[in-house]
Amino acid sequence: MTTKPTRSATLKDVAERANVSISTASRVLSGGATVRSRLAERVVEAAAELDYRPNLTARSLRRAQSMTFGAVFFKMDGPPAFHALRGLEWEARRHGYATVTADADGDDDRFIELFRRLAERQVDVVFVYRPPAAAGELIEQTALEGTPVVAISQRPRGMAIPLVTNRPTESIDLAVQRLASLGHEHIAYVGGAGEIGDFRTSMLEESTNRLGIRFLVEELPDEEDRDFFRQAPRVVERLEEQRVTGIFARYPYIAGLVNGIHVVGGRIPRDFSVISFGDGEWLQTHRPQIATLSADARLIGEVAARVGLEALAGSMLGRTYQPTDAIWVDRDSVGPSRNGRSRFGRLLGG
Amino acid sequence: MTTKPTRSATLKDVAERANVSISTASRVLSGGATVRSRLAERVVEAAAELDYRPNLTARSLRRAQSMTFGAVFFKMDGPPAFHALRGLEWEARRHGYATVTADADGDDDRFIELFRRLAERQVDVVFVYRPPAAAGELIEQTALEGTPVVAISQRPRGMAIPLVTNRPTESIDLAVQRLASLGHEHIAYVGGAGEIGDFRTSMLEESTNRLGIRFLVEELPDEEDRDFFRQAPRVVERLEEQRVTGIFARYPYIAGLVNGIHVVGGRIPRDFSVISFGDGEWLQTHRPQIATLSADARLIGEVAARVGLEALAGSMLGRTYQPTDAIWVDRDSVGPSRNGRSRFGRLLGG
DNA sequence: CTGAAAGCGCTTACAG
DNA sequence: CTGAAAGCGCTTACAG
Repeated sequence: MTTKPTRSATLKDVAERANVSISTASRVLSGGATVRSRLAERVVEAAAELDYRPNLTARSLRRAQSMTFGAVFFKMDGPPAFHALRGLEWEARRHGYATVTADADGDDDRFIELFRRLAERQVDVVFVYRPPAAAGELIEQTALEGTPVVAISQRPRGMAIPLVTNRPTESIDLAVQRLASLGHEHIAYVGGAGEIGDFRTSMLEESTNRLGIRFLVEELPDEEDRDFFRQAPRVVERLEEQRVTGIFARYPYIAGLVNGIHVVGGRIPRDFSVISFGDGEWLQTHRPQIATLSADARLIGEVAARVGLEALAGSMLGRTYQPTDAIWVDRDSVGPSRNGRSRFGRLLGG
Repeated sequence: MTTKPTRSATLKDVAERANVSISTASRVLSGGATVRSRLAERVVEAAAELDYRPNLTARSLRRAQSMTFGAVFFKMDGPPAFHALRGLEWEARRHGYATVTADADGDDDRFIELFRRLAERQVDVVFVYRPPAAAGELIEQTALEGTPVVAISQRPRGMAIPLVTNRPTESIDLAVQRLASLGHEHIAYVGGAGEIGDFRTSMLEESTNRLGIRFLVEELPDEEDRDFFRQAPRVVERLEEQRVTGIFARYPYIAGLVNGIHVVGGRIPRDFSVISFGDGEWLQTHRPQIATLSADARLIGEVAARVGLEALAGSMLGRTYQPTDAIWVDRDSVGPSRNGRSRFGRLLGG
């Protein structure tokens, strides 16, 4: 009682069984059959009986569209990225699109290669999550040649493709104000080279300027960035030398940072107040719980899908979509500054 | 100075420019051209000049294979799953395969629907990560009809498809012995319904039996499972009532569990020793650091890809592949049992 | 409303 | 070694 390795039913089979032409079968099953005589019923029946599933490849070839999205991640490194992908996939599927994923794991060259391969696959839209500046030319060329490209979360300066991200402005302000009120005078943003031009850092800069707080960007050299969890203690020491007491970083860096602080014998928030861009369960599990600027990453993915669909219709250059506000979630990782006084009791700095 | 929205070059274009037939162009560019006269050079040149990229859709249709893998995740919920996917994608790409992903987010019905849609897309192999028992029939039917299906991490009893996972035996033994030596007499495995038939629990059962330790499985009802982070305190209380002092759970449950222990006022390892199936940075960031049975999830994904490729050649029923041993990583979350004495000083239980 | 036919871009026997 | 031709499974003008 074995099932024979059946060649699956084709449109032709259905047509024959229903005694109609292939065209008619096709129209009933996929085209908007104008009106449905009893022929239509027969076709539907036959299709059901044969367990007919349209060959999507053939359809793609004919229609010159694959009903597939491509998504290239610069780095799939935490809940924000995952949730954005989930949202994207979900919304895509709602519109009949499948999503092909690839992850460059933080490597510029690999990102470029993956992007190229995906674009070759006749995906209808390609989404790039935090694309590196190095991919700019390729991306723009692809967009010009007619395949829409949509950036998620971040877009290097000058790249003329739409961006979908959150609106962090107010939450950043609130966080900085909170730090200010607790006496912090030196705060830093820690992140990889790719993030530095980002509008998040500009906003931090603005906010801190306004309040007369020193703000510095700790740009991780590549080796440190790619092995951050282990390199973090070193980074923490550098921050301490610079009298930094408040640290911002994207979620993927928080585990390393917090562990780094532990490793060098520091305590949160006594020695450092820590704030994450992006939320996750572990931020609440850790004691003290870690404050965050949290946004609905999933929604961002969903909106990205919709923007991609629109872009498919008409070109839309470098618009920026911010469908959701980041919110400031104060938690115990934020506390009074030790104000330049080291935990060894001596005053640091020049 | 705009680029015209070019129709991209086709094989015919290349052939014309090289002054050869389409067949020849095709053979040079993709078939194994037997020998290469100067025609071949001309073709290659023409292809380069026109920036020719083969239309993979057309090729798929013709060759009746899509060079695409499908991967359906029951739940994409932590580093083990992500790393397995990375490994799968990576190895797939090495062999010229793209990977289409979908995530059921813990929902049986959604899993089934996603699986079905993916299978319709003419993917050459479909990978299922921790497939629910409910999908068993569909999966087996698909496999019978000729599309290989490979399970990763876990396979419900009786499902006759290959499984790729780690070999946890020895690490489980070591962990249980460690707990025994610390005086633990009641230990539990916490997990969703889908995990219970799993060989991990059977092995825990064996190990504990051998050492005369009480072992119980705390099977989470669906509502608790799907909202575990918030439900965890309740679960922890149940465990306490049952005098459990040692807890095993897969990585995705650890954040909730640990937070739950905190929330009910418990301490690790004083009140509970905690051990995670699967490692992740946060396990080391948390204080105390959390012990784990850790395996190379990425390798598992890579091997899964290879198994899929083999399955494409010949059928291979229900073989089990365990390319890597899980290792026991002892950390501070494991400590002496409080031996049935509650943290309130009274003796618990009947 | 329905059917015969052309064609999407490729590959691959089949002759030569 | 090379070319003309058929065909993968579908969709879609084009006639009727």
